[in-house]
Amino acid sequence: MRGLMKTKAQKILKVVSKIPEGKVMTYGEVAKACGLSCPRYIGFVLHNNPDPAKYSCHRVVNFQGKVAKSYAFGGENIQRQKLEEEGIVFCDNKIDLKKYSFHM
DNA sequence: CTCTTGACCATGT
DNA sequence: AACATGGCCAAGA
Repeated sequence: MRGLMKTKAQKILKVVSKIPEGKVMTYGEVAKACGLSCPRYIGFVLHNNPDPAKYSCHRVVNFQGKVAKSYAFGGENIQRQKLEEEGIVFCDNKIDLKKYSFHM
């Protein structure tokens, strides 16, 4: 039964990889986009991310507009730097979700 | 503002 | 093999 239905983890990764540059998505948005109801799972999947360079896990922020506390692929400072290079401006260690929020 | 609940899977015991 | 618990969180009470 698993053959026709990709795992939820794959779905999450797919959604995350579709976030355009200069935009971010919150964990809750990603979860709902995948039909999930467990935002915690997003973090779990991204932490088990097979290829962070492929999936834009750094474009996923928490609902406060801040980057994750524990960015496992180099440190949260790296995540922030990547976002800034995509044109996202940080203000007081936060980003303007109104400006950068992306939803499907 | 704090505490609890929610729902999913990988990992550890 | 089975059970318990944690994890880049969010929303509700």
